[in-house]
Amino acid sequence: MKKKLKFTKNIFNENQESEKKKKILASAIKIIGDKGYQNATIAEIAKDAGIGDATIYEYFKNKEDLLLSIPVEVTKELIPQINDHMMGIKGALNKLRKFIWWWLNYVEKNPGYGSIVLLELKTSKTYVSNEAYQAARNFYKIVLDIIKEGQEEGSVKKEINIFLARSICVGAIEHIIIRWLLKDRRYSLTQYADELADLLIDSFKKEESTTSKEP
Amino acid sequence: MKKKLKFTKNIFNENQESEKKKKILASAIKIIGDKGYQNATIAEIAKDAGIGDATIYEYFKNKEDLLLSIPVEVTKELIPQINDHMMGIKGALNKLRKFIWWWLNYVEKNPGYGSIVLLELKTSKTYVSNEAYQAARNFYKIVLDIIKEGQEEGSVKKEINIFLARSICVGAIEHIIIRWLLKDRRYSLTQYADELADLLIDSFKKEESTTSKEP
DNA sequence: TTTATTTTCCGAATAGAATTCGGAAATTCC
DNA sequence: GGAATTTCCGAATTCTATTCGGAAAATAAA
Repeated sequence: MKKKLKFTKNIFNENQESEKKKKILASAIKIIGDKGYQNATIAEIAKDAGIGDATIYEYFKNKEDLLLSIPVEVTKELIPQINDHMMGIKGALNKLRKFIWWWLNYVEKNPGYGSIVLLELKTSKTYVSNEAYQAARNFYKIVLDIIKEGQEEGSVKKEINIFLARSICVGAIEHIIIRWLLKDRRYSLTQYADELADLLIDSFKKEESTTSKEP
Repeated sequence: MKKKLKFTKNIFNENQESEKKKKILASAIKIIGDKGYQNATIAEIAKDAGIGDATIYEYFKNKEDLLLSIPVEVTKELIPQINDHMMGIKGALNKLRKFIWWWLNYVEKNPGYGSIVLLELKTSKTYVSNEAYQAARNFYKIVLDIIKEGQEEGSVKKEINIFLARSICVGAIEHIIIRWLLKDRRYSLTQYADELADLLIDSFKKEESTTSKEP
Protein backbone atom coordinates (compact mmCIF):
# COMPACT_ATOMS: atom_id res chain seq x y z
CA MET A 1 0.00 0.00 0.00
CA LYS A 2 1.27 3.49 -0.86
CA LYS A 3 2.24 5.47 2.23
CA LYS A 4 1.06 8.98 2.83
CA LEU A 5 2.84 11.77 1.05
CA LYS A 6 4.24 14.87 2.60
CA PHE A 7 1.64 17.49 3.55
CA THR A 8 -1.18 15.42 2.25
CA LYS A 9 -2.14 13.71 5.47
CA ASN A 10 -5.00 15.96 6.44
CA ILE A 11 -6.52 16.09 3.02
CA PHE A 12 -6.02 12.42 2.50
CA ASN A 13 -7.65 11.58 5.81
CA GLU A 14 -10.73 13.70 5.35
CA ASN A 15 -12.64 10.66 4.27
CA GLN A 16 -10.39 7.80 5.06
CA GLU A 17 -9.75 7.92 8.78
CA SER A 18 -6.47 6.46 9.83
CA GLU A 19 -6.65 2.98 11.27
CA LYS A 20 -5.32 4.26 14.56
CA LYS A 21 -8.04 6.83 14.88
CA LYS A 22 -10.65 4.19 14.25
CA LYS A 23 -9.08 1.99 16.84
CA ILE A 24 -9.17 4.76 19.42
CA LEU A 25 -12.81 5.41 18.63
CA ALA A 26 -13.65 1.73 18.95
CA SER A 27 -11.94 1.56 22.32
CA ALA A 28 -13.65 4.74 23.42
CA ILE A 29 -17.08 3.35 22.53
CA LYS A 30 -16.26 0.20 24.40
CA ILE A 31 -14.93 1.83 27.56
CA ILE A 32 -17.18 4.90 27.73
CA GLY A 33 -20.21 2.84 26.72
CA ASP A 34 -19.49 0.48 29.55
CA LYS A 35 -18.40 2.76 32.39
CA GLY A 36 -19.81 6.09 31.35
CA TYR A 37 -17.91 9.19 30.34
CA GLN A 38 -16.89 10.27 33.79
CA ASN A 39 -15.59 6.94 34.93
CA ALA A 40 -13.81 6.14 31.71
CA THR A 41 -10.20 7.32 31.82
CA ILE A 42 -7.98 8.29 28.94
CA ALA A 43 -5.44 5.86 30.33
CA GLU A 44 -7.83 2.94 30.05
CA ILE A 45 -8.98 3.87 26.56
CA ALA A 46 -5.36 4.24 25.44
CA LYS A 47 -4.44 0.92 26.97
CA ASP A 48 -7.34 -0.80 25.25
CA ALA A 49 -6.28 0.72 21.96
CA GLY A 50 -2.72 -0.40 22.57
CA ILE A 51 -1.16 3.07 22.52
CA GLY A 52 0.20 5.63 24.96
CA ASP A 53 -2.07 8.15 26.65
CA ALA A 54 -0.52 11.12 24.92
CA THR A 55 -1.13 9.64 21.49
CA ILE A 56 -4.87 10.13 21.87
CA TYR A 57 -4.23 13.86 21.85
CA GLU A 58 -2.66 13.57 18.42
CA TYR A 59 -6.04 12.50 17.07
CA PHE A 60 -8.51 14.27 19.34
CA LYS A 61 -8.43 17.69 20.88
CA ASN A 62 -9.40 16.42 24.31
CA LYS A 63 -11.57 13.89 26.07
CA GLU A 64 -14.78 15.72 25.21
CA ASP A 65 -13.83 15.89 21.55
CA LEU A 66 -13.27 12.15 21.63
CA LEU A 67 -16.73 11.65 23.09
CA LEU A 68 -18.40 13.88 20.54
CA SER A 69 -16.56 12.26 17.65
CA ILE A 70 -18.24 8.96 18.39
CA PRO A 71 -21.75 9.83 17.16
CA VAL A 72 -20.31 11.80 14.26
CA GLU A 73 -18.46 8.79 12.94
CA VAL A 74 -21.07 6.19 13.79
CA THR A 75 -23.92 8.17 12.28
CA LYS A 76 -22.06 8.22 8.99
CA GLU A 77 -22.56 4.47 8.84
CA LEU A 78 -25.97 4.36 10.46
CA ILE A 79 -27.95 6.62 8.15
CA PRO A 80 -27.08 4.70 4.96
CA GLN A 81 -27.82 1.50 6.83
CA ILE A 82 -31.30 2.54 7.92
CA ASN A 83 -32.07 3.96 4.50
CA ASP A 84 -31.14 0.61 3.09
CA HIS A 85 -33.59 -1.09 5.41
CA MET A 86 -36.29 1.36 4.43
CA MET A 87 -36.14 0.44 0.77
CA GLY A 88 -39.11 -1.34 -0.65
CA ILE A 89 -41.39 -0.47 2.24
CA LYS A 90 -44.59 1.15 1.03
CA GLY A 91 -46.51 3.63 3.12
CA ALA A 92 -45.16 6.15 5.63
CA LEU A 93 -46.69 4.44 8.62
CA ASN A 94 -45.08 1.15 7.71
CA LYS A 95 -41.78 2.98 7.43
CA LEU A 96 -42.30 4.50 10.85
CA ARG A 97 -42.87 1.06 12.28
CA LYS A 98 -39.72 -0.18 10.64
CA PHE A 99 -37.71 2.75 11.92
CA ILE A 100 -38.83 2.12 15.49
CA TRP A 101 -38.03 -1.54 15.22
CA TRP A 102 -34.68 -0.92 13.62
CA TRP A 103 -33.50 1.62 16.18
CA LEU A 104 -34.58 -0.42 19.19
CA ASN A 105 -32.89 -3.44 17.69
CA TYR A 106 -29.70 -1.55 16.99
CA VAL A 107 -29.44 -0.26 20.54
CA GLU A 108 -30.18 -3.68 21.94
CA LYS A 109 -27.24 -5.02 19.98
CA ASN A 110 -25.03 -1.99 20.67
CA PRO A 111 -25.93 -0.83 24.17
CA GLY A 112 -22.59 0.90 24.61
CA TYR A 113 -23.28 3.20 21.72
CA GLY A 114 -26.86 3.70 22.86
CA SER A 115 -25.65 4.66 26.26
CA ILE A 116 -23.23 7.21 24.87
CA VAL A 117 -25.78 8.83 22.58
CA LEU A 118 -28.73 8.81 24.95
CA LEU A 119 -27.12 9.30 28.32
CA GLU A 120 -23.69 10.87 28.04
CA LEU A 121 -23.80 13.17 25.08
CA LYS A 122 -26.30 15.75 26.20
CA THR A 123 -24.32 16.74 29.26
CA SER A 124 -21.49 17.93 27.11
CA LYS A 125 -21.28 21.69 27.33
CA THR A 126 -20.38 22.09 23.69
CA TYR A 127 -22.82 19.52 22.34
CA VAL A 128 -25.24 21.81 20.51
CA SER A 129 -22.51 23.74 18.79
CA ASN A 130 -20.72 20.56 17.79
CA GLU A 131 -21.00 18.46 14.70
CA ALA A 132 -22.38 15.70 16.92
CA TYR A 133 -25.59 17.64 17.36
CA GLN A 134 -26.00 17.90 13.61
CA ALA A 135 -25.46 14.17 13.35
CA ALA A 136 -28.30 13.57 15.80
CA ARG A 137 -30.50 15.99 13.87
CA ASN A 138 -29.80 14.20 10.62
CA PHE A 139 -30.62 10.91 12.20
CA TYR A 140 -33.97 12.03 13.56
CA LYS A 141 -34.76 13.90 10.37
CA ILE A 142 -35.65 10.47 9.05
CA VAL A 143 -38.67 10.48 11.36
CA LEU A 144 -39.67 13.95 10.30
CA ASP A 145 -39.46 13.01 6.64
CA ILE A 146 -41.59 9.92 7.21
CA ILE A 147 -44.29 12.00 8.87
CA LYS A 148 -44.19 14.56 6.06
CA GLU A 149 -44.45 11.80 3.52
CA GLY A 150 -47.44 10.43 5.40
CA GLN A 151 -49.22 13.75 5.19
CA GLU A 152 -48.50 13.97 1.49
CA GLU A 153 -49.78 10.50 0.76
CA GLY A 154 -52.80 11.11 2.99
CA SER A 155 -52.15 8.49 5.62
CA VAL A 156 -51.27 10.99 8.35
CA LYS A 157 -53.64 13.66 9.63
CA LYS A 158 -53.03 16.99 7.96
CA GLU A 159 -53.82 18.99 11.06
CA ILE A 160 -51.03 17.70 13.29
CA ASN A 161 -47.86 19.67 13.72
CA ILE A 162 -45.15 17.52 12.20
CA PHE A 163 -42.46 18.80 14.55
CA LEU A 164 -44.55 17.95 17.55
CA ALA A 165 -45.28 14.54 16.08
CA ARG A 166 -41.58 13.98 15.64
CA SER A 167 -40.95 15.01 19.24
CA ILE A 168 -43.51 12.50 20.43
CA CYS A 169 -42.02 9.68 18.39
CA VAL A 170 -38.43 10.41 19.26
CA GLY A 171 -39.24 11.21 22.87
CA ALA A 172 -41.14 7.97 23.35
CA ILE A 173 -38.49 5.86 21.66
CA GLU A 174 -35.68 7.45 23.63
CA HIS A 175 -37.56 7.17 26.89
CA ILE A 176 -38.10 3.47 26.40
CA ILE A 177 -34.48 2.95 25.47
CA ILE A 178 -33.22 4.94 28.43
CA ARG A 179 -35.32 2.91 30.85
CA TRP A 180 -33.86 -0.21 29.34
CA LEU A 181 -30.30 1.10 29.54
CA LEU A 182 -30.70 2.17 33.13
CA LYS A 183 -32.35 -1.01 34.26
CA ASP A 184 -30.74 -4.37 34.01
CA ARG A 185 -31.27 -4.85 30.27
CA ARG A 186 -32.45 -8.36 31.01
CA TYR A 187 -35.58 -8.10 28.90
CA SER A 188 -35.66 -7.61 25.18
CA LEU A 189 -35.96 -4.05 23.99
CA THR A 190 -37.16 -4.99 20.55
CA GLN A 191 -40.31 -6.54 21.98
CA TYR A 192 -41.65 -3.04 22.59
CA ALA A 193 -41.36 -2.02 18.98
CA ASP A 194 -44.70 -3.22 17.75
CA GLU A 195 -46.84 -2.04 20.59
CA LEU A 196 -45.15 1.36 20.60
CA ALA A 197 -45.54 1.64 16.86
CA ASP A 198 -49.22 0.69 17.11
CA LEU A 199 -49.93 3.42 19.61
CA LEU A 200 -47.99 6.11 17.77
CA ILE A 201 -49.40 5.18 14.39
CA ASP A 202 -52.87 5.13 15.82
CA SER A 203 -52.50 8.68 17.06
CA PHE A 204 -51.16 10.05 13.78
CA LYS A 205 -53.14 8.20 11.18
CA LYS A 206 -56.05 9.65 9.37
CA GLU A 207 -59.22 7.63 9.93
CA GLU A 208 -59.83 5.93 6.63
CA SER A 209 -63.42 4.80 7.06
CA THR A 210 -65.92 7.66 7.31
CA THR A 211 -63.67 10.38 5.94
CA SER A 212 -65.32 10.64 2.55
CA LYS A 213 -68.89 11.92 2.37
CA GLU A 214 -70.97 8.77 2.52
CA PRO A 215 -69.61 5.23 2.50
CA MET B 1 -34.63 28.01 69.04
CA LYS B 2 -33.60 24.90 70.94
CA LYS B 3 -30.27 23.54 69.76
CA LYS B 4 -29.78 19.93 68.83
CA LEU B 5 -29.22 17.43 71.62
CA LYS B 6 -26.44 14.93 71.89
CA PHE B 7 -26.86 11.95 69.60
CA THR B 8 -30.18 13.15 68.31
CA LYS B 9 -28.91 14.97 65.30
CA ASN B 10 -29.52 12.30 62.72
CA ILE B 11 -32.95 11.40 63.98
CA PHE B 12 -33.88 15.00 64.40
CA ASN B 13 -32.74 15.85 60.91
CA GLU B 14 -34.57 13.11 59.16
CA ASN B 15 -37.28 15.51 58.31
CA GLN B 16 -35.85 18.87 59.20
CA GLU B 17 -32.70 19.35 57.20
CA SER B 18 -30.17 21.66 58.73
CA GLU B 19 -30.09 25.13 57.32
CA LYS B 20 -26.55 24.63 56.15
CA LYS B 21 -27.44 21.54 54.20
CA LYS B 22 -30.24 23.41 52.48
CA LYS B 23 -27.90 26.21 51.66
CA ILE B 24 -25.41 23.82 50.10
CA LEU B 25 -28.18 22.23 48.06
CA ALA B 26 -29.40 25.62 46.89
CA SER B 27 -25.91 26.58 45.80
CA ALA B 28 -25.45 23.24 44.10
CA ILE B 29 -28.65 23.66 42.12
CA LYS B 30 -27.55 27.11 41.11
CA ILE B 31 -24.01 26.21 40.06
CA ILE B 32 -24.59 22.73 38.64
CA GLY B 33 -27.79 23.88 36.94
CA ASP B 34 -25.87 26.66 35.30
CA LYS B 35 -22.56 25.04 34.35
CA GLY B 36 -23.40 21.36 34.38
CA TYR B 37 -22.13 18.72 36.74
CA GLN B 38 -18.72 18.32 35.19
CA ASN B 39 -17.88 21.98 35.03
CA ALA B 40 -19.24 22.81 38.44
CA THR B 41 -16.56 22.56 41.08
CA ILE B 42 -16.93 21.79 44.76
CA ALA B 43 -14.86 24.91 45.40
CA GLU B 44 -17.34 27.11 43.60
CA ILE B 45 -20.37 25.56 45.25
CA ALA B 46 -18.74 25.93 48.66
CA LYS B 47 -17.86 29.52 47.96
CA ASP B 48 -21.40 30.29 46.88
CA ALA B 49 -22.70 28.68 50.05
CA GLY B 50 -20.23 30.70 52.09
CA ILE B 51 -18.40 27.72 53.57
CA GLY B 52 -15.13 25.84 53.11
CA ASP B 53 -14.76 23.07 50.57
CA ALA B 54 -14.27 20.37 53.15
CA THR B 55 -17.49 21.26 54.93
CA ILE B 56 -19.53 19.95 52.02
CA TYR B 57 -18.20 16.51 52.84
CA GLU B 58 -19.73 16.75 56.31
CA TYR B 59 -23.15 16.82 54.69
CA PHE B 60 -22.68 14.79 51.54
CA LYS B 61 -20.69 11.68 50.89
CA ASN B 62 -19.16 13.07 47.71
CA LYS B 63 -19.91 15.19 44.68
CA GLU B 64 -22.17 12.58 43.15
CA ASP B 65 -24.15 12.22 46.34
CA LEU B 66 -24.64 15.96 46.34
CA LEU B 67 -25.98 15.80 42.79
CA LEU B 68 -28.34 12.96 43.57
CA SER B 69 -29.62 14.63 46.71
CA ILE B 70 -30.97 17.51 44.68
CA PRO B 71 -33.94 15.71 43.09
CA VAL B 72 -34.62 13.83 46.31
CA GLU B 73 -35.08 17.03 48.24
CA VAL B 74 -36.80 19.02 45.53
CA THR B 75 -39.27 16.26 44.70
CA LYS B 76 -40.41 16.31 48.32
CA GLU B 77 -41.74 19.80 47.68
CA LEU B 78 -42.83 19.25 44.11
CA ILE B 79 -45.23 16.36 44.51
CA PRO B 80 -47.41 18.06 47.13
CA GLN B 81 -47.32 21.19 44.99
CA ILE B 82 -48.56 19.48 41.86
CA ASN B 83 -51.19 17.55 43.79
CA ASP B 84 -52.39 20.86 45.09
CA HIS B 85 -52.74 22.17 41.55
CA MET B 86 -54.62 19.04 40.56
CA MET B 87 -57.36 19.60 43.09
CA GLY B 88 -60.76 20.42 41.76
CA ILE B 89 -59.96 19.35 38.22
CA LYS B 90 -62.52 16.90 36.93
CA GLY B 91 -61.67 14.26 34.36
CA ALA B 92 -58.38 12.42 33.88
CA LEU B 93 -57.65 14.02 30.54
CA ASN B 94 -58.03 17.47 31.98
CA LYS B 95 -55.64 16.47 34.73
CA LEU B 96 -53.16 15.25 32.16
CA ARG B 97 -53.36 18.58 30.40
CA LYS B 98 -52.76 20.36 33.66
CA PHE B 99 -49.80 18.16 34.52
CA ILE B 100 -48.15 18.88 31.20
CA TRP B 101 -48.70 22.57 31.56
CA TRP B 102 -47.50 22.63 35.14
CA TRP B 103 -44.30 20.71 34.51
CA LEU B 104 -43.32 22.74 31.43
CA ASN B 105 -44.04 25.89 33.34
CA TYR B 106 -41.99 24.77 36.32
CA VAL B 107 -38.95 23.96 34.20
CA GLU B 108 -39.27 27.24 32.35
CA LYS B 109 -39.09 29.02 35.68
CA ASN B 110 -36.41 26.71 37.11
CA PRO B 111 -34.22 25.76 34.18
CA GLY B 112 -31.30 24.93 36.45
CA TYR B 113 -33.28 22.24 38.19
CA GLY B 114 -34.67 21.01 34.89
CA SER B 115 -31.19 20.76 33.51
CA ILE B 116 -30.00 18.73 36.48
CA VAL B 117 -32.90 16.31 36.37
CA LEU B 118 -33.11 15.87 32.62
CA LEU B 119 -29.51 16.16 31.51
CA GLU B 120 -27.11 15.43 34.34
CA LEU B 121 -28.75 12.86 36.53
CA LYS B 122 -28.96 9.88 34.26
CA THR B 123 -25.23 9.74 33.63
CA SER B 124 -24.61 9.03 37.28
CA LYS B 125 -23.43 5.47 37.66
CA THR B 126 -25.35 4.92 40.87
CA TYR B 127 -28.53 6.64 39.77
CA VAL B 128 -30.87 3.67 39.52
CA SER B 129 -29.85 2.28 42.87
CA ASN B 130 -30.17 5.67 44.50
CA GLU B 131 -33.11 7.31 46.21
CA ALA B 132 -33.06 9.86 43.40
CA TYR B 133 -34.39 7.28 40.99
CA GLN B 134 -37.28 6.53 43.31
CA ALA B 135 -38.02 10.22 43.50
CA ALA B 136 -38.26 10.38 39.71
CA ARG B 137 -40.50 7.33 39.69
CA ASN B 138 -42.81 8.86 42.27
CA PHE B 139 -43.01 12.02 40.26
CA TYR B 140 -43.95 10.28 37.04
CA LYS B 141 -46.30 7.95 38.86
CA ILE B 142 -48.65 10.91 38.77
CA VAL B 143 -48.98 10.42 35.02
CA LEU B 144 -49.55 6.70 35.39
CA ASP B 145 -52.27 7.29 37.98
CA ILE B 146 -53.98 9.81 35.74
CA ILE B 147 -54.06 7.32 32.88
CA LYS B 148 -55.40 4.58 35.16
CA GLU B 149 -58.06 6.93 36.43
CA GLY B 150 -58.98 7.71 32.86
CA GLN B 151 -59.50 4.06 32.07
CA GLU B 152 -61.64 3.64 35.17
CA GLU B 153 -63.83 6.59 34.40
CA GLY B 154 -64.07 5.51 30.77
CA SER B 155 -62.39 8.49 29.15
CA VAL B 156 -59.25 6.57 28.15
CA LYS B 157 -59.24 3.55 25.86
CA LYS B 158 -59.20 0.32 27.80
CA GLU B 159 -57.03 -1.47 25.29
CA ILE B 160 -53.92 0.67 25.61
CA ASN B 161 -51.04 -0.42 27.79
CA ILE B 162 -50.88 2.15 30.54
CA PHE B 163 -47.13 1.82 31.00
CA LEU B 164 -46.55 2.45 27.36
CA ALA B 165 -48.90 5.40 27.47
CA ARG B 166 -46.93 6.79 30.37
CA SER B 167 -43.70 6.32 28.46
CA ILE B 168 -45.12 8.25 25.54
CA CYS B 169 -46.30 11.12 27.71
CA VAL B 170 -43.14 11.37 29.77
CA GLY B 171 -40.89 10.79 26.78
CA ALA B 172 -42.56 13.49 24.75
CA ILE B 173 -42.55 16.01 27.58
CA GLU B 174 -38.92 15.36 28.42
CA HIS B 175 -37.87 15.50 24.80
CA ILE B 176 -39.47 18.89 24.35
CA ILE B 177 -37.91 20.18 27.54
CA ILE B 178 -34.47 18.87 26.61
CA ARG B 179 -34.60 20.58 23.23
CA TRP B 180 -35.48 23.79 24.98
CA LEU B 181 -32.71 23.40 27.54
CA LEU B 182 -30.11 22.63 24.90
CA LYS B 183 -31.15 25.44 22.59
CA ASP B 184 -31.10 29.03 23.59
CA ARG B 185 -34.26 29.00 25.73
CA ARG B 186 -35.33 32.15 24.00
CA TYR B 187 -38.82 30.92 23.24
CA SER B 188 -41.45 30.04 25.79
CA LEU B 189 -41.64 26.40 26.76
CA THR B 190 -45.13 26.68 28.18
CA GLN B 191 -46.52 27.55 24.77
CA TYR B 192 -46.13 23.91 23.75
CA ALA B 193 -48.27 22.62 26.57
CA ASP B 194 -51.64 22.87 24.88
CA GLU B 195 -50.70 21.49 21.51
CA LEU B 196 -48.78 18.62 23.07
CA ALA B 197 -51.67 17.86 25.40
CA ASP B 198 -54.11 17.91 22.49
CA LEU B 199 -52.12 15.37 20.55
CA LEU B 200 -51.52 13.05 23.49
CA ILE B 201 -55.09 13.25 24.71
CA ASP B 202 -56.36 12.62 21.24
CA SER B 203 -54.36 9.41 21.02
CA PHE B 204 -55.51 8.05 24.39
CA LYS B 205 -59.12 9.10 24.57
CA LYS B 206 -61.99 6.82 23.88
CA GLU B 207 -64.18 8.10 21.09
CA GLU B 208 -67.25 9.33 22.88
CA SER B 209 -69.74 9.52 20.02
CA THR B 210 -70.82 6.15 18.66
CA THR B 211 -69.54 4.04 21.55
CA SER B 212 -72.88 3.31 23.13
CA LYS B 213 -75.42 1.39 21.14
CA GLU B 214 -77.55 4.10 19.64
CA PRO B 215 -77.36 7.76 20.56
C1' DT C 1 22.97 3.99 0.49
C1' DT C 2 23.35 7.91 3.28
C1' DT C 3 21.47 12.04 5.08
C1' DA C 4 17.86 15.41 5.97
C1' DT C 5 13.18 16.31 6.93
C1' DT C 6 8.87 15.41 8.42
C1' DT C 7 5.56 12.75 10.99
C1' DT C 8 4.21 9.71 14.65
C1' DC C 9 4.46 8.43 19.10
C1' DC C 10 4.93 8.58 24.06
C1' DG C 11 7.45 9.08 28.99
C1' DA C 12 7.57 12.27 32.15
C1' DA C 13 6.21 16.65 33.99
C1' DT C 14 2.28 19.82 34.94
C1' DA C 15 -2.00 21.32 36.58
C1' DG C 16 -6.72 21.17 38.24
C1' DA C 17 -10.10 19.31 41.07
C1' DA C 18 -12.13 15.81 44.43
C1' DT C 19 -11.39 13.93 48.65
C1' DT C 20 -9.10 13.02 53.22
C1' DC C 21 -6.99 14.24 57.54
C1' DG C 22 -5.99 16.38 61.75
C1' DG C 23 -6.93 19.63 64.58
C1' DA C 24 -8.98 24.37 65.75
C1' DA C 25 -13.27 26.66 66.90
C1' DA C 26 -17.80 26.50 68.46
C1' DT C 27 -21.45 24.46 70.89
C1' DT C 28 -23.59 21.63 74.32
C1' DC C 29 -23.61 19.32 78.63
C1' DC C 30 -22.73 18.86 83.53
C1' DG D 1 -16.22 26.98 84.13
C1' DG D 2 -14.54 23.00 82.18
C1' DA D 3 -15.25 18.52 79.77
C1' DA D 4 -17.37 16.40 75.95
C1' DT D 5 -19.06 16.65 71.51
C1' DT D 6 -20.00 18.55 67.19
C1' DT D 7 -19.00 21.63 63.43
C1' DC D 8 -15.93 23.47 60.46
C1' DC D 9 -12.00 24.02 57.41
C1' DG D 10 -6.70 24.71 55.85
C1' DA D 11 -3.53 21.95 54.11
C1' DA D 12 -1.96 17.68 52.28
C1' DT D 13 -3.09 13.85 49.16
C1' DT D 14 -4.56 11.59 45.10
C1' DC D 15 -6.36 10.91 40.80
C1' DT D 16 -6.60 12.19 36.05
C1' DA D 17 -6.60 15.18 31.90
C1' DT D 18 -3.46 17.58 29.36
C1' DT D 19 1.09 19.48 27.78
C1' DC D 20 5.88 19.30 26.54
C1' DG D 21 10.04 17.94 24.59
C1' DG D 22 12.27 14.89 22.35
C1' DA D 23 13.00 9.90 20.65
C1' DA D 24 11.69 6.71 17.06
C1' DA D 25 9.90 5.85 12.62
C1' DA D 26 8.77 7.02 8.11
C1' DT D 27 9.56 9.58 4.07
C1' DA D 28 12.09 12.46 0.87
C1' DA D 29 16.34 14.14 -0.97
C1' DA D 30 21.17 13.42 -2.19
